[in-house]
Amino acid sequence: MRVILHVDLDAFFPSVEVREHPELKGRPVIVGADPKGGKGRGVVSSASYEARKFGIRSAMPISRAWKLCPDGVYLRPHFDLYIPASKNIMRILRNHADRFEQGGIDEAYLDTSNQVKDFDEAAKFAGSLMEEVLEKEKLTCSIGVGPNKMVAKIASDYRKPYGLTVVREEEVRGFLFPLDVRRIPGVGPKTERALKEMGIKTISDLASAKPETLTGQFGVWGTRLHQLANGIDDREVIEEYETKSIGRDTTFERDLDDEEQILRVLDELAEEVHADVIENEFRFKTITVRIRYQHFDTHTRSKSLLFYTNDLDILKNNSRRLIHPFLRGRRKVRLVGVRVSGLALPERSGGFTGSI
DNA sequence: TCTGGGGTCCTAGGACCC
DNA sequence: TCTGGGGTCCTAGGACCC
Repeated sequence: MRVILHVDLDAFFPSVEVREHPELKGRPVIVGADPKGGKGRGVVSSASYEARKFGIRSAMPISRAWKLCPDGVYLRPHFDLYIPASKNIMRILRNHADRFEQGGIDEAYLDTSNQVKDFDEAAKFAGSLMEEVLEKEKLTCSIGVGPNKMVAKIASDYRKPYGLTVVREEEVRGFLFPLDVRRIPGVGPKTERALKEMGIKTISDLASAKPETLTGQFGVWGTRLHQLANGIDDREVIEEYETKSIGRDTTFERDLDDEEQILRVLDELAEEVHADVIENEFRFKTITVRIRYQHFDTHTRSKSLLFYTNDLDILKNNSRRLIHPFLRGRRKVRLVGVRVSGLALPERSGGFTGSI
């Protein structure tokens, strides 16, 4: 039987800010876009627990957060602080696991099946990890322990902050069934609404739904949903090394209709993507541009080259060419972006590459 | 209320190849 | 007049996650 841990750092960005600026302790700290007195365009990246008391949540428009809590401490993200903190913590966690999988800047899975003999031992182990992270990095995390990744993940979110939740094999259904379907990773607003229309609200409802009905509605995802609701998840904990794509996009402060101005920004984004490509010694094959108009309708256009390259001019010229048809109508543009994919390292690109 | 920026994965049609 | 079956790549869009 497997013993999987999911470690989730508590309100990571605000917690790092408070660690660096202790005078902020106890205050509602909101990391995200500039609220600009309620006129800001971005969203909340992460809110401290004090800020959450005002109803502020991740991904909420920053303008709405401002209305809920005008006296909060609003900060722009400082990745130069978060990335080292994350790396230090991930190193600690990796050292304690047979198998380790980072799931973002602030969370990770550990397979500890070979290190503990049962869930009681796993609970002690998880507790000592929480202490070690707190002692060495002065940050709290919450941990979920379960027989698979999904249960561990839902459990890590069950008691926060600095919470430990252990769900034994025989407790899985009792733990999952009362919860809302939205707690299942992969069920977002769309799936939630579709399920609600089928009369399915809790994981219990989902678990007892006919698999054929779910498959009919959602395809293979429906089959998967039924398994997850019944606590079945065979995914392994595996560290992934491969980057699949590199991109940059930006939302303008004001929607733009000036073609020259938009193309200048597109060039800058291409330069940033290119710098990232060079730094990682990648070559790329596919270029994708993205455009979002004033009212949020979004389009992508992509082009796969006949060769791998790392050439900036090729990237810029293709990006301009791909976006060009979208700028003819003089519609107001909210966002543009550039992304490269089909990445290869030089020695694996088959010796058939573009210039440089 | 009005929606960031970094990504991953999936689907589906069409081209193309054997 | 009726037109396979499998596999892979390309392209566009969409859902979702942190």
